[in-house]
Amino acid sequence: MKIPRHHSWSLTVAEAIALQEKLTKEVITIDKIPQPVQYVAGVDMGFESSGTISRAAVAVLSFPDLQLHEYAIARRTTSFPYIPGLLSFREIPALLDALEKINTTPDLILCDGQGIAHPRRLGIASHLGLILDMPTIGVAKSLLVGKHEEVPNIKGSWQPLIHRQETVGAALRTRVGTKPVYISSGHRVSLPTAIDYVLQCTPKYRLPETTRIADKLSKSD
DNA sequence: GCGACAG
DNA sequence: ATCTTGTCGC
Repeated sequence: MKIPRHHSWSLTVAEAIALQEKLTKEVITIDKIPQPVQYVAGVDMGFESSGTISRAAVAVLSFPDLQLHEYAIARRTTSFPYIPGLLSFREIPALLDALEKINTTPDLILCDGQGIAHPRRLGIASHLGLILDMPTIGVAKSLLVGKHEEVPNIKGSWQPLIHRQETVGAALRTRVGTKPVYISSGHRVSLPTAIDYVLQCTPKYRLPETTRIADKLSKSD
């Protein structure tokens, strides 16, 4: 697929934060998803050689049967450090390399990390969604910002994730007996819809099949 | 100033 | 994220 929008990735920390503050105004948190959804993609990252090499993986699954339809892997030199709040500047460049190789344009993308549940409401899922002008959802394994009440130990139950008096996402129980995952709108997807799709993509394990497959791909040669 | 802190 | 053996549980 083609990437419709670009911007520099060689930025200072101050420039990156300024760019986030500019881009966050463009994020859409209402549903603008092509229907019907036939393909859902998962993206994930891996690192080699002490982190100097980034490995991006994209897995496109059919929906709702969740069968691997197509995948791509890309490797490139890591050019930005891991800084909480600036994850997208470290991971998106390689992800775009992998996405460019994909022939099947997905209808929805599930990202590893936060969407708007972010200090400036521009986590990696939102940032990627804006660059691709595509619906994205943030699925994080741990918290970056916000607080929530205890989530009942029942699959599908959730609690709103609150940050500065605002609901920025949800702590969702995708499997009994495991820690909840943190869901938030990336771009062009509302929170209720995001929760719905994440559950539909998570038939058995704690994480969605999309990210589980992308994760394996980002680790195997 | 002191903690917290996606992957 | 990555470095790593065994171990608890279904």
